[in-house]
Amino acid sequence: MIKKTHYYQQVYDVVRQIPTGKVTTYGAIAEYLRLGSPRMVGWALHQGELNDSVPAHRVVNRKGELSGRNHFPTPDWMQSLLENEGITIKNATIQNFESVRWDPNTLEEAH
DNA sequence: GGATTGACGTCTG
DNA sequence: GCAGACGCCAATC
Repeated sequence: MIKKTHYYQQVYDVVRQIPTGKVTTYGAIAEYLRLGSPRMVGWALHQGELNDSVPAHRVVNRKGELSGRNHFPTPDWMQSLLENEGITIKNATIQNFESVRWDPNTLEEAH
């Protein structure tokens, strides 16, 4: 159902589908959208206008580390949001990452 | 128009 | 298992 709009539009769409209390990785999004490069995801999130509808704080690198917290108004902002959703974070790193990990590929929707 | 960078990931050493 | 290098596509300088 993903329209052939700009790639970052697709990234937003996927990020928006991330359920509360769950997180995903750049690689998962890149793979799902077939961007071919996880950098595109991070690049899109940064270059694209961060809308409140896009929980970019739920997107982390494959290590579960909040690598993008540096781009938020405050480094604690990202962590606070995730903790508020029930995700345990220690030192800007998601604990129990595999438990809260959510991949768009699991949706197995139209592809 | 060429070179560099970027909220990263995977492979090789 | 850790460290370093390469790749990826697009945008910016």
